[in-house]
Amino acid sequence: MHIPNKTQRMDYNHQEIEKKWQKYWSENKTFHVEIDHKKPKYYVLDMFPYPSGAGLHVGHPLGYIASDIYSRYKKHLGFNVLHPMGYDAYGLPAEQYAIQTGTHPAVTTEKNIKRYREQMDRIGFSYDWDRQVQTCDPDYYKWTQWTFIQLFKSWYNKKTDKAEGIDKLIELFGEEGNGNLEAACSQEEVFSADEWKQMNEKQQQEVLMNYRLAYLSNTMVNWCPALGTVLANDEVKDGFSERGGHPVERKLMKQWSLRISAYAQRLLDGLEKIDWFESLKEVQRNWIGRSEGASVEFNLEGFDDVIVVFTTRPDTLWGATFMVLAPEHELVEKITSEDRKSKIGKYVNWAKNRSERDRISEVNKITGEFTGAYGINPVNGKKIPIWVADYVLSGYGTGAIMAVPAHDSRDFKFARHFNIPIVQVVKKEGEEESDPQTWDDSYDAKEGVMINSGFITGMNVEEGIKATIKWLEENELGEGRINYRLRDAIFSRQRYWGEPFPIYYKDGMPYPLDESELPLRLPDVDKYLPTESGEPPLARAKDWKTKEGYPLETNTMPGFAGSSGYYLRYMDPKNQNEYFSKEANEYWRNVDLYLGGDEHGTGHLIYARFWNMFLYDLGRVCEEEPFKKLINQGKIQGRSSFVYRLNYEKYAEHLIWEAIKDKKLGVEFVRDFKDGHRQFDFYSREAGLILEIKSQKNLEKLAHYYKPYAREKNVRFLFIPLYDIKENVDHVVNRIKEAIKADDLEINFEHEIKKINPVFVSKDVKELIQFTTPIHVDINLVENDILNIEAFKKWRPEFADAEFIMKDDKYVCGWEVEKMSKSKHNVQNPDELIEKYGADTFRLYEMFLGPLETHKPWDTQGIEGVYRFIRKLWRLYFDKDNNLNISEDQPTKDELKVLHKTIQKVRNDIERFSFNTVVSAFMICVNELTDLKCNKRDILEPLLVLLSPYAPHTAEELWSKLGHRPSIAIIAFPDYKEEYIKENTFEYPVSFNGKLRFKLELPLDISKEDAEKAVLQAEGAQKWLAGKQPKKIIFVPKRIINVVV
RNA sequence: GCCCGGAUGGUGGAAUUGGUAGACACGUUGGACUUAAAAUCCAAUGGCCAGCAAUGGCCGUGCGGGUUCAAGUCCCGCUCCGGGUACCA
Repeated sequence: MHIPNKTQRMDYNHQEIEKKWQKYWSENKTFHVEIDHKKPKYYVLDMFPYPSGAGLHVGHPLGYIASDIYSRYKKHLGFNVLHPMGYDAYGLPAEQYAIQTGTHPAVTTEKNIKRYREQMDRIGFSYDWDRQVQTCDPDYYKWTQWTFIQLFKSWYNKKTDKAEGIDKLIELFGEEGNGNLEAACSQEEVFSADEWKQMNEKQQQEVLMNYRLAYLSNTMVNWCPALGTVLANDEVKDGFSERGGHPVERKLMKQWSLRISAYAQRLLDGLEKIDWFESLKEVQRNWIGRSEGASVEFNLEGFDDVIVVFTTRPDTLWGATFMVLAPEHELVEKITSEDRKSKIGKYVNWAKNRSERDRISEVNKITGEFTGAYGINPVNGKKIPIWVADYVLSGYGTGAIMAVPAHDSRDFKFARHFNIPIVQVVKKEGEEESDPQTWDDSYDAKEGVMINSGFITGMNVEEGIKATIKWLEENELGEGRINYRLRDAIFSRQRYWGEPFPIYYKDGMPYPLDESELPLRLPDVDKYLPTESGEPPLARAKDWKTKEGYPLETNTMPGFAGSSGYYLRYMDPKNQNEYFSKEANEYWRNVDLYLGGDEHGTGHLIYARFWNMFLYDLGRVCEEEPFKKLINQGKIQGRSSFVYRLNYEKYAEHLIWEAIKDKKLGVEFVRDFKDGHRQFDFYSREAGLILEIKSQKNLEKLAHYYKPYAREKNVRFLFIPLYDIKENVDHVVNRIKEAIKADDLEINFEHEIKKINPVFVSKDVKELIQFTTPIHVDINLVENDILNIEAFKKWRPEFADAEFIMKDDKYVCGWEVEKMSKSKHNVQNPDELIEKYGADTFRLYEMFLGPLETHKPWDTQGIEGVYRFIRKLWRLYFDKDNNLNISEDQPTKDELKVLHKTIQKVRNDIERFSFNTVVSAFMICVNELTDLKCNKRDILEPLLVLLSPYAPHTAEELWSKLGHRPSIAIIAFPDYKEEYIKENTFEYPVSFNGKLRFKLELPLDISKEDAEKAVLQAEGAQKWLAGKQPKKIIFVPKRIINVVV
């Protein structure tokens, strides 16, 4: 019978405490926040989670815990902290599930959100849940649609370097046409005011479309037939969809795009103003991909057309020996000579239909065709051939290049492959010109001296570039130009579960809905699939048209639409009249600290900055950059456990071989004997005997098969069932002995079929591990790398009769760090841990694991240490009968020193987001206070405030036990006092020639001379001086003393 | 290929500006308490060598060089691992 006794009673009851305080915070709205002009604001934001069906695993809350600690800390410092949470609720998984089951994605999403919320609530976050937003809520997406309309009604004026209303552009067109305009656009034709006025409405709309920041155009897209949708570049991985892994092909389609390229330079410049990791800024810089160079016009022989190329190296023009057009280039067909038409046609067709995947896997394959046409090199009038090749991309620059094989590795390879001349135009300083025919690779010289280059010969590269651009501009053959890699963002998805576009079509042209009609609600459909004619799911909706009967847009917006401006809506989430009020925006301004994963570096973090800059141009937001400081939290990886399943056939062969090798049975055997395509386990020529080890099932088949072979070759077979070896190896060896002696042995097979139970070998049984296959085992069945055998047998029916080979009665599992995933059985779910150890322990442990930003493996074992710490802390406040035991006495010097040392460390480390070392500091503090047997109120009270951001439930509970009301969350963070920490002496490490030899305690204010004297007189010094005079003594106050002998 | 990040005990990690390498914790081993277990507490714990012992010595932060009185930290050259990106003219 189980008799509970006193010592078994729970002293620290986390389950009760945590429930109590979570309820308290929620009922008292402790973390509800409103604009308060008396307090400074601080905005802490976590990246919007997509609520997946699997719920949270221990990796997800890492960033949330860190941001929660920081938020609570800032609140203790007196800031008015905005710390909201919401959901990026549109997403493919819910839609995919809808397609499969017919469940409306809203239902699935709602369910998942509920689960997320429950899990988050149990961790004790200080979110202001009154501000929660979710992207699929019409009250929210109304403003996503609203922003889209503003984008549609805007164009980018390069002269003012900002977005302006399209009305102003229409006015300008009426006054002076587009000749004087500097705009970010896709308009090529120049027209006058009169020409503009003569256009009909449709024509005018078509022109305007080339200027709008949200525009419709034919775009080469990543079309995924299996999903029936277009994917963004970052949703495609190696030619397959990132979600689902379906093949993706290139296709020309009419799509909405956002003219984000207009903001390329501002997005680049803005990086200088924000406090992000340099590496992340670098990722964005690369993505924006600014390159400076020149556009150069090449005339064509026999045509009036001009081919414009972009080059970063105009100085190498004299080395341009051919040109290359992208297969999609508009002039390809026109300039191809008659005799080459079929070849070029074939090539272009092949290249266009090549999937992204083929291109990637065949990067090094050089392909191309000569068009038969020639361009004229503008600097020297030389005729150079024009080729078509798919290494030139239609989407970058002008889709045409001048090729300088001597100084560009791709051009070099191409020229070599097709035997095109190579001319050197740059040489290294101090080196001589050499014959490019002898080169192995191009000389991609960013520095050097120009040669063979007309009037720039002798200049260095930098001067050459400048001089060439100047010459091109003077002769109207080109101009200096800056190019960006950043492409406009495709904004259409052929999907159901997304924001509908607030757009209708009249005469085939798109028009925005009136703002009063927003939100345009997502309609119901009978199926979540494209229509038979290939239209998006919204085409299935009944009456999908305006009041006037105009058809509405059937595409929906992509995932990043809703997440690009959510941080703004949090400022004023319930506002029915506008996105957010001016007052709210001017108070909260932008996000002070943004926490999230680094996978958003080129997606969300660029789109959101663009979105914000646009609203800034409109005058709606007061800060140009949305996220002042950003930290990427590292991923928590899984720690997989393995059991080792014995490959019995391998092992049995090994056992038999050990018994028969080296003539142990009197005759020579060979292993893995081959005869033609046949292979046998063991063969003895002497005995004319073949041994085969097999499972019963296979033996039956083989017996039949080998009979003719045995007769033909005059050999005998002995078939050995695995089961027999497992039962008794000696018996089997005896049978082999008999078989060797016997002269006439029929193919021997007569066994009832017996099942062999799976056998698992403990990792420390080293001699057997080589015969095993590792299998992932559920980490919940393993504790401290020791397998729970009973639980393992129940885990899967096929393991019910498993047998184990162990040492010391323990089954030791192996482990490896891998991605956390269901299939690897290494997913750790926070709920179980919180149940067992409590949210405070969980929070502390997630932080204790290591630096926030590094990737680190999850190891449940270590959580015990943090749990012990919390209970040890608890015991500072209570006696062994769990009665509060607090002394009102004055603290001692030592106690004050421990406290203030901790305050200093905790404050310091949190400011540099070093949460793991803060937890260590708490442990050291509690260890030291325990050693001092300290129970003084003046020490233990401030300690709780320090701890409260990290372990808020425990801190609240103890705070209230100490007699305080209400919440500890608003108590001022303690300051440390230098006087308590200050020491009078320091124990100097004394080294000789850099090697630590002994320690010496000296007063802090000692002079250099006195210190030197003290060292030389010190007890240990003589030994190391060995009678010699020291050459030099280095004395670094409060650090070290080093004697050089 | 290019760009970025990293490598410290059996494990996670600490060492903030070059100044006592391995804090704190896990694990392991031994001990105390207990009928027993759990919990708790105490001690040891980078490697090698010498010694009965206290103790002492040598080596040691991926590898090879360098700068310095002093290097995990700075410089040069590599190796390996992780991530991003991909014909960007």
